[in-house]
Amino acid sequence: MRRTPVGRQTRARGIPEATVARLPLYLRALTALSERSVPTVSSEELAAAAGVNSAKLRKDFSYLGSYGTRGVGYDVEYLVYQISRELGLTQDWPVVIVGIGNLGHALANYGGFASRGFRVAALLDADPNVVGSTAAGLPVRHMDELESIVASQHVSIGVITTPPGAAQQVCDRLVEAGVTSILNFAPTVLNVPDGVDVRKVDLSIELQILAFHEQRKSGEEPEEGPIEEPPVRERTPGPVRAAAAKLRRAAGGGKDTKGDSDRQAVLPA
Amino acid sequence: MRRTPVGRQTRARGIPEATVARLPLYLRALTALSERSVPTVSSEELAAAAGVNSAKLRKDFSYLGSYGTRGVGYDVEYLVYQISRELGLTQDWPVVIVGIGNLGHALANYGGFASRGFRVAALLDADPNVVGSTAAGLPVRHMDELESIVASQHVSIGVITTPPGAAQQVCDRLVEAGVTSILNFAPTVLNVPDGVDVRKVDLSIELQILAFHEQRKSGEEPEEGPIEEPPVRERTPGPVRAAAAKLRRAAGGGKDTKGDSDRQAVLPA
DNA sequence: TAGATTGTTAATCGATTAACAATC
DNA sequence: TAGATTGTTAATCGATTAACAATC
Repeated sequence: MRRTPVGRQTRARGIPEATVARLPLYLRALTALSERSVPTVSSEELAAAAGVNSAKLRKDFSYLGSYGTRGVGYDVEYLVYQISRELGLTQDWPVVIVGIGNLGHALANYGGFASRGFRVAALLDADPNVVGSTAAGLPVRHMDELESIVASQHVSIGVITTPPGAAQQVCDRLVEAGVTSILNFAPTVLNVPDGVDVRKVDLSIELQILAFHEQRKSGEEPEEGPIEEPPVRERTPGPVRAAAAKLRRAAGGGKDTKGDSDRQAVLPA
Repeated sequence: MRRTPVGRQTRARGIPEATVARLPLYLRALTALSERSVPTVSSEELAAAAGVNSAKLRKDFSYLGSYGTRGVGYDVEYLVYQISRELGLTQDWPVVIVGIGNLGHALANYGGFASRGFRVAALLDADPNVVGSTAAGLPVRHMDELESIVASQHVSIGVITTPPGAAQQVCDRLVEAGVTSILNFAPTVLNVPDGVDVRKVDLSIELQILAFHEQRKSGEEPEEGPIEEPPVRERTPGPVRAAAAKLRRAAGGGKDTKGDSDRQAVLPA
């Protein structure tokens, strides 16, 4: 049990999640400056390059320590190093990618992957037709090798690019093998034990969020729908029949007059 | 100028962003229930399926309207429809994908893309060697056709899967052509005029966030680094030389003893 | 009617932002 | 010293959560 002194800020590792999520952005902007041999940068300039406002950036950096110089700005190289260290990028992170379809292929070839401390330890697939082929110069190996690879190469990060149906099963196996961080590209909610981190990247969700805002731009705002009494709402439908009533309403009412089959077309495969 | 009445909740279209971002999750879970012909679901069950807590789910739904039945739950079909409508998925959204490398290919083939109202209107690339090939059954067309395609097919959503160097330029052209929502996979901060929405998906950022948490698990917490006085901090370095001093410190001090060249290996390409 | 479950309230927590004293 | 810019404070805003009255 660790003490959590309060006196003169022995801060108990309290970097807010929102800040952590922005550190890679700052790092990227700083790296670009570093490559142009820019020696120092102000919070204002760096914030602009990272696409945030400068107050937020300074607040974020204040969680890391006092790495700036008043009146001058931040030393680019020094900050690159400090943020890299904070993010754990000064060490090497072997990762396995499971599911070598289109997306797995793309990831294996992704440049920003190999750089920044991440190293593809292995590509894995369950399909015998895929096993043995190569992607990004690496052989695709069979899932059966998962456990031995994770153990021998000390893999703690796994990337799942399988079809949704296989994702939970693959996840279980990764966790069982000792992986404690998972990046999930399959459109599935993964259940993991405590102590395992999951982040997900969901292409279709991002598009849906864009569609929501786009809809509001074209003046089309469905304003009324949810606000005025929902379609033909009958009163007192009886205890359980209420649900059935809604079902009928869904099929018939509403402003959208498309039939059911049309509506199905909108739904996921 | 729209009035914003306050009386009995004619809610001025105030769905919080955090809620919008979760609607696709609910929709996915509901769709799965719908396929299994489950007629109704409680907030507790649906929340579990979507991976959120039930209080949050009920609060989220309350922004859409009162679509549930006390004592019973929610009608699955009805909710699917309401959420689809709210997200704008009852209409068709043609999208263009620009940059048909590995990732562009993967996206063109992505199933969850074609479903849910999104339709690939065109695949575009600037490379003559790529133009003319096909991906996911569609021909790759030249960037020069961008403007005419956007106009004729009423494309309002663009997906950028180009190398980082080309992203801003492609973005400008998309915006100029009339696209008002952009999903950016290139690791670049895009500048767009007001009224244009940008969302980004950044593979390497997700991994970096995982690495941060992973580092903290292995007991390795860099606890001290930023807390105890940063390495060998000299006092009063003189007005501008302070930065140079830090540079020296960065190269020499710290607990990580790797040399500069080693550190470079961690940085992006 | 009794049991179940929603929709809403209110408390809490975390994130953002402007402003400015500290200090290079 | 004067000008610039950080690091921090405090106010504000938005999101989460538990609890429970309303009501099926």
